Amino acid sequence: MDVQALAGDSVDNIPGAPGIGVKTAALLINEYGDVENLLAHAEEIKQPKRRQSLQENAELIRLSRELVKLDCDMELDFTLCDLEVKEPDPEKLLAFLAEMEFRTLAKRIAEKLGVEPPAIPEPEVEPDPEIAAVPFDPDAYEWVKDADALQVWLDRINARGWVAVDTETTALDEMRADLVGISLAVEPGQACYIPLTHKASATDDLFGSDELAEGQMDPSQVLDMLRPVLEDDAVMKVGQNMKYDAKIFARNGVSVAPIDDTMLLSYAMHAGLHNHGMDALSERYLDHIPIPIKPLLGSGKSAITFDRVPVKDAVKYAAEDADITLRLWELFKPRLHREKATTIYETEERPLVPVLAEMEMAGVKVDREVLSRMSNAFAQKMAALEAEIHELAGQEFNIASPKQIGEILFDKLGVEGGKKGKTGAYATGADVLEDIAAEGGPGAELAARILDWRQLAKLKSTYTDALQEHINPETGRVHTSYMIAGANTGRLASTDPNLQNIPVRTEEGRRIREAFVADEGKVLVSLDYSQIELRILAHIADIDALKEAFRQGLDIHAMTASEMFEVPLDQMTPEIRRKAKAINFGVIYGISGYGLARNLRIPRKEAQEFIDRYFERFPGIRAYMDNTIAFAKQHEYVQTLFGRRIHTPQINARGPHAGFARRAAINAPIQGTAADVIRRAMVKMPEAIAGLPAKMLLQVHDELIFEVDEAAATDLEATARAVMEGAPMPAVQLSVPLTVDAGRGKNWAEAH
DNA sequence: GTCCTCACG
DNA sequence: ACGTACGTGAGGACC
Repeated sequence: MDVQALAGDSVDNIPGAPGIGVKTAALLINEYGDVENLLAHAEEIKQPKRRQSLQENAELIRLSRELVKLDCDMELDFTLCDLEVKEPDPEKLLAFLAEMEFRTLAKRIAEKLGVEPPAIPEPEVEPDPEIAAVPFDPDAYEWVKDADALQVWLDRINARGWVAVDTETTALDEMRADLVGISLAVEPGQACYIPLTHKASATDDLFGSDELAEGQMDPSQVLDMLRPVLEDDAVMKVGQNMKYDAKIFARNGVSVAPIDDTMLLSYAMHAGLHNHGMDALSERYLDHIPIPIKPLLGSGKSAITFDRVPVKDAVKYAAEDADITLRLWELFKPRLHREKATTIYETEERPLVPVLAEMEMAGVKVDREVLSRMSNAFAQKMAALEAEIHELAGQEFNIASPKQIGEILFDKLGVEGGKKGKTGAYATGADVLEDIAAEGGPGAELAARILDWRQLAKLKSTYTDALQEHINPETGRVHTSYMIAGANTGRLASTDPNLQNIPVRTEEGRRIREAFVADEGKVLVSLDYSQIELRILAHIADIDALKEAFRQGLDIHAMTASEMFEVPLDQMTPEIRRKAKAINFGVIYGISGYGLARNLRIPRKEAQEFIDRYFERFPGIRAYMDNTIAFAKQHEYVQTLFGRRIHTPQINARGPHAGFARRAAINAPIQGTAADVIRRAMVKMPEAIAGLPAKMLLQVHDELIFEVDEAAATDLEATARAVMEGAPMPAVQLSVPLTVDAGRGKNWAEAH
């Protein structure tokens, strides 16, 4: 994109045309390096309205950038974009910032503009004046160089009974990361950093020396000195994302307990309101933007690891993190109770940390040979398909490019019904290609082959190839990481790699699971909740027919179909059952006529009739939905059976956002309650299976996977099933039974 | 970096 | 008139 293009007659591809919006202006500034350079080029735009709006928005962004001095300018630019203002309107900006409770930013911008700062209501709980009163001073942090200095800190920690801890390492992957240094904080503003393995890197010899920097302590001496405190029941260890630090310490022979976690405190109280990373929390609650890590590490190819950061810089950065963590903890702890989040935090989030840490460190064995063989087979098939596809298309092109596929199908071959999205590109998703393939017209064969190719490309790049990269050379296993505070609903999210989306729905994809194997003499056991979300819906919405069906162990989709379409169960056809199943899921997702129609590929009118009939037969569902929306509108949150709150700040918004917010609000208590159930099962599991030669390895939302000695598999299965089925108790007595299906085998494909 | 696509529950 | 099924993460194209 450049200014010349913007100056052209066609405005079709310009976001925000005919004016030039904040977002486009931000992108252009990025493109042109800085505002001055862009404005110089903007003169060339002939169309006055577009020229003027670009100039104004660029000015607005410049003003904002000057005011906040953010390292990451684009972040602010896009904050401005959220305003969706086409004209720079300081009033709207300030109102938005007020709504988002960006106090400092709003105040500074108001000052600069010479207007009254907007009135922003203070948070429910006043920040502790002592915490707020202590300024952040990077020069006040102590560089701990010897045992005497460290002992002073240990004495202070023991006297206090708590300490904020943060580790600095060489990598984000805890299983490959080496410990570089440790920071501690005991009071706001009072923090230290203990450097351990920083390299002595002269500026002109950045990567040359492996010599250690001066003024550091011996790692094992420090760990030996810290161990009594880190393992002391009477000393609370506070961290931000403690699972990370706990794993680092565990790999260094120290088991940290008890722990508190500021990220999880924030998540328990405020899921759905904002994210829970330290930078966001610090800015929000402490009015302080932490020292960014980027300038210290660099980025891209020239990025360095933390052990190459000069110690004097590391002290300021690392100690500040511990300082911030401690301040956040002192703010959050008393607030937890008022936000009614104590139970969720204490029974689910906090106890989950050591459980997940164990699972992640255990990892799952993956057979590289199996993946490698499959990868080669996929490559061969793809090559054959590629030739076929180019032949059908009459030209060579990049099959991985949706844009090129769209042009060939719709422009070159003249397939009807091509739809362009908001970026002006044809949609070529699987649903579109499936329709074209089914039509049998021009391009049908091509679309079908592209679908085949895409499936293989996905399996190869995301699974057979990428998974091999994740096999830890030391353990021969794959160690995923679970984000506890990732999903608003209470679900976990698996990353690096994501082991919660390993293929299963197609035969070809399912074979990837053959590469996930049990160690010698062991088997994998998989246990999954049957229909947990529908059971929870039946309970929450109190639907007698559904509850009774679950109690009798009936086929719930067939039962729904029978009820809705008045077909006796013994005359049920797969087609009718399929429709009922889609409706059942639709209900969980906050059904809409449009969505159901798209899913079932039926006319919208018909879909709406299904929904109407469903509500007629199950009026309790309608009531649940209405009540949930009403509750959400009043409180701006919804909650699960266990009291987990999921905030829904958009629920009272108008416009297209409203629909999303409503459906999410309907779904959240159901999905969230299911998430609570399995979280509770996971928390109880270690003690229950302690006597068995078994390890819990993976969680996939409604499924737990264990690795167990062959001889103990039956025991493990019974024990784990009992824990899972009884997980809601005693907090919640469900009016439907939870049932758990189990399987076992030498690999995940067999076990599932 | 963003968009599109697609894998899972 | 318009266009949404809920919740996620990752890879590749493209700018």
